[in-house]
Amino acid sequence: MRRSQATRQRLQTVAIDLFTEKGFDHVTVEEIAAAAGVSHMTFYRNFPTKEAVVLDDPYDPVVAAAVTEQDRELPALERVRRGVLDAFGRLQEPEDRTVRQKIRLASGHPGLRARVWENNLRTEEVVVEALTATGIPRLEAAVAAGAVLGALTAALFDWAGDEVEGPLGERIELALGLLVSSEVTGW
Amino acid sequence: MRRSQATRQRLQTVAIDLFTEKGFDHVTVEEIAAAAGVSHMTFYRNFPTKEAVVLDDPYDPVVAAAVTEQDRELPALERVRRGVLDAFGRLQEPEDRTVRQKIRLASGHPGLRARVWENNLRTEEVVVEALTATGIPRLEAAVAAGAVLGALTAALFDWAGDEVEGPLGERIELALGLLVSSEVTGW
DNA sequence: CGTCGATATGTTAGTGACTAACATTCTGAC
DNA sequence: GTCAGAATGTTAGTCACTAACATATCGACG
Repeated sequence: MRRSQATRQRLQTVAIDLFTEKGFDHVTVEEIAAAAGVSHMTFYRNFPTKEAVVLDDPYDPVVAAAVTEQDRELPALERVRRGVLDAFGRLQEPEDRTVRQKIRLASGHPGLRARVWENNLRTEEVVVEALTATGIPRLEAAVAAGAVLGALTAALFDWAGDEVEGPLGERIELALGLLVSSEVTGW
Repeated sequence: MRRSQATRQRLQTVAIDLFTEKGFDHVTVEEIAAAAGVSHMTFYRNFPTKEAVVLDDPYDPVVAAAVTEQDRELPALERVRRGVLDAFGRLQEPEDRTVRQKIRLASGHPGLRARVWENNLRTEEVVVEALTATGIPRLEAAVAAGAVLGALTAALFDWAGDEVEGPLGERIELALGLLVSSEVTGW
């Protein structure tokens, strides 16, 4: 079981490098597996699809949990906003390079982009559940979750783009800060 | 060319019926083609992918155009909102049954749902372009487009669900109306 | 009518993602 | 050292999708 973790890590690193070099569509699973020294079946036992290698992120459940933990006196939007910030502060991944590579790949490929939204939708559902459980109307919860996650995704894609300076964490704080100010000014 | 239009229509009707009956994943393209009395190549000449049969909707470009036509004095959100309403009022499709079938299929299947978001993203981009061209800041434009399109999609999926009464148009007006009131009340 | 060019369709053969079933090796606990 | 279970490999298959080339259909035009 220790062994499989190493294999999984190797597969992911190799895959992302190949995708970055040759483009997602021009790398076969067979190729990835060979480069990692395993068969294609081992690839599929570690990742359900070729896309999953890029999209695998542990953020979603953590975000939902962090939102749940916020002060219940706060308005919905603010709870989601702080939850997201807490979550990212909590598991700040050290390897900025890989993260940026992944986000860049995802933002530049239609199929991958579509999956990102699919992931967002799932997070949104969990967040909405968490909010409505404390008495917030469903529509308000949905709008809050949608707005914050939308802004977050925009920030991620933006950060992955050409030479945006500064670490990811800062960028996220900035984007979510803008969300608040645009609310205050009545848009 | 008259002929191909009929073939395309037949393929779509047959496909959606089969999907509804057996589930998207349990219908092969070969099967659809056979049921429509053509070969699988004719299918792919009419639709780029299997998913496209369900997702094919002419709304996106029309929405962008309608937003462009709105009064430039209005705030961004209101322009997008009215644009969407105008667009749907303009090309109200008569065949409610097929529309509902399509939306229901899309909302109930992960891969299709992902594509819906992908479509939304494209519409969003065009709308944002239209708004920024009249001097609205990019972020504000993005938020307005994202919020309205998000609400619209939610309304569509909701309407497709179990026995929601009333026609689609009403449902959309209701959802977008809620968007305005939640803005006015400051959430 | 007959020819001809464009459009619509078919056939065949292939690639590549993904799955199922079964065989093999490897690792850790006893 | 043995043995169960985890990790991996092999093989064969399905299905979405593409390329290349062949055929058919239809409308104009002489």
